[in-house]
Amino acid sequence: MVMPAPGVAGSGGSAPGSVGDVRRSNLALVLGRIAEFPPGAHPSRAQLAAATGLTKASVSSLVLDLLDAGIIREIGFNPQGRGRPGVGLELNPGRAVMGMEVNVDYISAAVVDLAGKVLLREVQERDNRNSVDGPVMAALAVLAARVRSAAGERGVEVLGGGLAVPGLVDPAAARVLTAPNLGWAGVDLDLGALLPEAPLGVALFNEANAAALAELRHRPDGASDFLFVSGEVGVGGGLVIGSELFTGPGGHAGEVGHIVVDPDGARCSCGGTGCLETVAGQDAIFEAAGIGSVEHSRSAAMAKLLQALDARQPGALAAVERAGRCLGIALASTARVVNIASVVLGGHFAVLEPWLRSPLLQSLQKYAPGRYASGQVSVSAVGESGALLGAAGSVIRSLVEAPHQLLS
Amino acid sequence: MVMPAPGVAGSGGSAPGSVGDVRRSNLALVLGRIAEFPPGAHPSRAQLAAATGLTKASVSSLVLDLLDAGIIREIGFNPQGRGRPGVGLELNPGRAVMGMEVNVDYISAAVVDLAGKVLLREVQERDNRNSVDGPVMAALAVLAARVRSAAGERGVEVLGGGLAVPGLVDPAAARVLTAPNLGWAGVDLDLGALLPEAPLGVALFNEANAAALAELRHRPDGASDFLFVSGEVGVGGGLVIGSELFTGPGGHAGEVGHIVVDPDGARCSCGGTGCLETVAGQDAIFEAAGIGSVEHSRSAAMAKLLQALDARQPGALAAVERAGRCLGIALASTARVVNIASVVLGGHFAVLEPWLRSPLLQSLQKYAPGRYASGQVSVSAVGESGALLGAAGSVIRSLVEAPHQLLS
DNA sequence: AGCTTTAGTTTATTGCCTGAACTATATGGG
DNA sequence: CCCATATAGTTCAGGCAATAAACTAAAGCT
Repeated sequence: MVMPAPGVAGSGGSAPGSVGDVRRSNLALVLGRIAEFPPGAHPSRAQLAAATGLTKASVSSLVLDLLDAGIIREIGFNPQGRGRPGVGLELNPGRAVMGMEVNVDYISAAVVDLAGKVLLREVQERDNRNSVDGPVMAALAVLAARVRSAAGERGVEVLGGGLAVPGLVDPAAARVLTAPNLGWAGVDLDLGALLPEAPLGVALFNEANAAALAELRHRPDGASDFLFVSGEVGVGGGLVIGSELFTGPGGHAGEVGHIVVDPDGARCSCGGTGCLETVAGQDAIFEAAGIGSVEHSRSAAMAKLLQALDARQPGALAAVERAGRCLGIALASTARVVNIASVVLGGHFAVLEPWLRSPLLQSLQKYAPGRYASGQVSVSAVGESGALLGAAGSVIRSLVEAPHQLLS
Repeated sequence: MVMPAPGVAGSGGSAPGSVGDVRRSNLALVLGRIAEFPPGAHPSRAQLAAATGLTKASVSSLVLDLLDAGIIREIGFNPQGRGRPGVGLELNPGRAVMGMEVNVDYISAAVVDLAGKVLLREVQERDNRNSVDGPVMAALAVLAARVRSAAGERGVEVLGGGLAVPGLVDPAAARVLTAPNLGWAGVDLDLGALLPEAPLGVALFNEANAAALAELRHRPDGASDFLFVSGEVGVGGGLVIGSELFTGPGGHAGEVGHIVVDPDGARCSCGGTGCLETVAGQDAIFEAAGIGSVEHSRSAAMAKLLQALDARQPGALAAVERAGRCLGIALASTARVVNIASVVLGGHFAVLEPWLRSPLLQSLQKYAPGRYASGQVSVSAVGESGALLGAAGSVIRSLVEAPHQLLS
């Protein structure tokens, strides 16, 4: 049979393969196995050899490199009953990364150790609507420095970080293309200034994408393919396929908010017509439900909507029902285009899920029967801090997949 | 910065990397460079060393393996002006693969050499509507054997093949899940019987996907990201992203025919409602245009439709205009979900392009402004034989990416 | 204490790439 | 015609990484 080459091979790319690449690959393989052990259980070198298919000798040598780099450490013993007990290995809890977020009404930073444990978190309220990037980033740098030094006092070194921003980004260029709710467009960020001298630097993420990645780590069902729908002012999405974020050729796939759900519908801020966002975005729901969003803060408007729903107010119920129905249409089309069968609701969709669920499932049944089972529509497991955790988690994952970055 | 590991590394997967993998990777690298040279220009070992970054010594050794396996051969000289002339290398034209196709009203087979040249082709008319797989496959095996021995008489050895089928397939299991127009569902194919003892075996492809791959090889603009829309009885699609077929987690991505374009529309054969296929499939267009498709053959109906369009008959014009508009809606949503910006029209969409183009572009402008430029909507460069050529081309590509399969 | 069992290290071997030296084969000038 | 120059391709020693097998280490069991 014709099959793609397994394991290490599989370039077709441009770089020549040398012997050193094998070591890089195997370092990642071993570290990956250590990382995927449940916290509390620490694999020994022998277990890693069995799990990876490498020989004990190779594993010993690879583990030595990882220990030298401080990425992992030895911890206690691992008695097996008979025989010499193995030495447990774990991700070094003295090394961490920082997740950061700029959102409409706050900036935040959190230190997450390599095992994924949140050590410190600080949220600072700040009105970033129609802001200028410079001062916001300066404030975030101050916040990051404070949290970083607090970590340092506890003996934790921050290796790198990730910043999540609500807008379209070009991660390679550290550029925010457009973030309508911040009022940013085409701004180049000085990410290095957030964590000076951190060996891994700072990576940039779209907020919905980062939240989708957080969901990937924290999903109770361990799903590796799903669409995360982020309901904020706009409707965003993060597409996770094969445990990887799928961003498409242009880098902005999963923008489920602008799928056409009503060809005769309203004009959208994106210039299109009948986009999901015009029906299921926060402002659209508030308006349809007869709740002003301008005079209240958005969270107050949401509280008011929930009250109205509890009181079974027809306008509110109809608005949410319509949002659910249209979300179903968009998800039906998504199922066809990327052949995905599971959805995670975040943002206001998570909050409104009790009212959304039924029209959503009916709509899926009508437009894409058999594509989604009812258990395949679930609610975010991480909640509001998803973007923060996802940005940090993604940096950790990059490290686990390419540990040679930290070898001397 | 946090980046995935380049070149050979990049597993995270399960297989350990050994030294031998480096060779496999570099064999593919060298062979890939030879393959991408334009026909007529034959690279020397020295040029390959420069192009790949490998040393001359390594390239010599790798080339020797490829020569021994018969995948490439030396051809003539390559005078550079001064100095010793290099020896040209090319893909061995004495080795080939076979593309095969089962379609509604024919079966076909073609022998394509490793450079992509079609050496032989045979199409055999056969009504496969509501057929049983056994006799069809038997007839195809006879056809394949005949074409294979004709190639053998010309000194060409067939290494493997690919079969394209109009339906959902599971390539790994050699299983056709459902092919409505053939009347097949859940049939296991004996692909090995088509090309007994061929070292690479026979791979199975969905027709639209195979056609999309053919498009990839023959696109004049060299685009590496596009959606191929295949208009047959149904509306299929093949999504090419980064020069790879993107099949999604379930293996059936790009099914653009079942995107919802009219929430209040007609019931679709897939069980959904308002799918693109209910508006833009061949039968749907014929019906809307007032042309019976039952009494005529499908090709006769298409001729009648073209006549009606030429005569500016309002019903026909309106039917095609509506199909174009709805295709635009589907493509707008696709642009959002997978962030693709270029479309290739195949099947009846290619035939009807003069009438479709304008409503399609208007629709794209209305629903996804800025996503597709007018030049980004083009017509298939390969025409009817796309699936056949694509299946063969894909097998060739698998070989070029994993040549070690043929080493002793 | 001695046997058994399992963990981890040491050592010889093999495979592959690299760099440098070397051979082979062309052009062009005296 | 012969030799300098330039380019192609091969040979050979060196280094790195994985492997297999032998060896050392550290426990439990009898």
